[in-house]
Amino acid sequence: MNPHHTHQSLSLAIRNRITAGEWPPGTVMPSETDLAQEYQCARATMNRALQVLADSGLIERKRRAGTRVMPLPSSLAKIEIPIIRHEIEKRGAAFGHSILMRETAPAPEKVARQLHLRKGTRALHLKTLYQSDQEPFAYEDRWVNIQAVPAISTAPLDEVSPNEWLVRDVPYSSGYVSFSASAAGSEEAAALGTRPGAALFTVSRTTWLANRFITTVTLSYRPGYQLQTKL
Amino acid sequence: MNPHHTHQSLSLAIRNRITAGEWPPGTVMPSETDLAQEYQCARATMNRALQVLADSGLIERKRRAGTRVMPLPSSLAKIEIPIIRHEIEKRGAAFGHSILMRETAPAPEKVARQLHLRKGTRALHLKTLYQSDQEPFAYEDRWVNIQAVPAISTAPLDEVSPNEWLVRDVPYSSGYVSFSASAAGSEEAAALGTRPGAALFTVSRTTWLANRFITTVTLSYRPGYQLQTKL
DNA sequence: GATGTTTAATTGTCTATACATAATAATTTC
DNA sequence: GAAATTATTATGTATAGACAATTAAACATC
Repeated sequence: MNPHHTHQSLSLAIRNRITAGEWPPGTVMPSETDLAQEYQCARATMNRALQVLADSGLIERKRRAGTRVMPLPSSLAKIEIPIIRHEIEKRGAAFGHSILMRETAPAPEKVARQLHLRKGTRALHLKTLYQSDQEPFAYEDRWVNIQAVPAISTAPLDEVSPNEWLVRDVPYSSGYVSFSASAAGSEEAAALGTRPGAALFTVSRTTWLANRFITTVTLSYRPGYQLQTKL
Repeated sequence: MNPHHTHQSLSLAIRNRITAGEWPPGTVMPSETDLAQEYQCARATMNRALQVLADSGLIERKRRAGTRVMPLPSSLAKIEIPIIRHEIEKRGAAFGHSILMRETAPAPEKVARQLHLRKGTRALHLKTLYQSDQEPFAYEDRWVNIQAVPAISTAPLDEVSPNEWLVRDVPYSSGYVSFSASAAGSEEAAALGTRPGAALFTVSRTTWLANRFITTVTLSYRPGYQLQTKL
C-alpha cells in the first residue's frame, strides 16, 4: 500500500496520544503544521483529522490561539427519536392508533407562544393514543398550525397517524426537543391505563420549517418506557 | 467579497433544494461533479458540502451508486449529557455536592450483570447529592468496579465529585445511556426534598473502556428538570 | 440461464498551493 | 502608561490535480 496517512488513522493516533495523557486537558497541542510535519502528511490532511476530533468535542481549535485539549469532555450522545410505529413493529408487536380528539380551537397561550401565533388564533388540536398489541403505548397531545399545513384539515388521520402524516408531508424540519418526567394527569392516566400521578417519560417537540411553525407535540409514554442509546 | 462558495453555503443550498422537494426521498441526486459544475465550485468543495449533509443523515452516499436522499428522516437529536457542575454554574448558581454514602459492598445481581462482574464481587457503592445554590438538584446512585479503577479508593471525593473524578481520570470511555421516568423512592424523595412517588427524570449510564467495565450510575433529577436540545 | 469478468461511473481522499480570517503579540502613538 | 495600530501566526477553507476504492452495469463464458 502507499505510505499515505488517512485522516482517520491520524485522528485515531492523535486521540490516543491525548488519552494517554501526552497533552493533558487544558494544554495547547502542537500546531497543525508541526503535526503534519511530524507525521509527514499534508497540512490539509492533518487539518481534517483534527477537525474530526474538534467535532467530537475532544479538542477546541481557535485561529492564532492554536489547538487546545478540552478540560472536561462532555459526553455527547446521539439519540434517534424513533417513529413510534417503527419502534413498536421492531419489537414484533402490532401497531395501532386511535384519534381520541380532533377539533379546531383557539390555541391556549402557551401553545400560541410556541407556534408563534397570535393569542386566540385557531389551530388544530389532536389527541392520539398509540397502541402496541392493543395495549396503550403512548399518548400524544398535539397542536398543528393550520396556516402552515392547511392540507392536514382533510388528511385521513384514521389511516395514517398524525405523526407519520406530518413527517411524510412536511419533512426535514428543524425543531426543539425536550425530555422530562411528568406525573400523569387524569386524562393521560385513563388513556394509558395507569393511575393519575404515575411517572411518565415525556418528550416535547416543536418543529418548524423556514420561519413557519408547524406543530408542537407532547408525547407521554407508558410507565416503564426507556429511551436507550450508545455513546 | 469573492465569488467563492463556502461549503457551508453550498450545504445549505442543497439542503433547501431537498426540503423544497426537488429530489424526493429515495431518489438519487445529481453527482458531485455535476453539482460542482452547476455551482461553479471545485469538486472537493461540493464533496465537503455533501459530506456534511450525509453526516446529518439527510442523504446517503455510495461510491458508484451516487448520492441518494434518505427515505424517512428519523429525527436524530444530538444530546449533550452535561456535566452537572457545568449545568448548574451555567445558570449562575453555586454548585455543591455531598457524599451521602460511601461503602464497599458485594454488588447486587443487577449491578454485577451490568459491570460484567461475578455475582457477589465487592464494588464501591456511592450515593451523592448534587446541589444548586444549596437546593438539591440531582441524586446519584453509583457503583464503581474497583478492579478497573483502584485509584478511586483513595480519591478525595469530598473535593471533586465522583462524576468529575471519573471523567477526569478515566476519560473518553464509551457506554450505554438510557433515559426514563421513575417514581421517587423514599430515599431519593428525602434527598431531593420531594414526596415519594414524585415523577423524576432519570438517566442511567454504564461506561467501559476497552473491555474494562468502569461504572454504572443512575441519576435522578429534581422534579421539573428538562433535558433540552435542538434538532 | 447462471456465473464470472471487465468496464466505467462515482465517491473517497491525499497533495500542494493560495489566500482569508481571527486573535495574540509587538509596536507605535498620544 | 493607556490606547490604538500593525505584525505575526495558527487555523479555515477553496482550488486543481491525481489516484484509490467501490460497485452497478455491461459483457463474456460456461
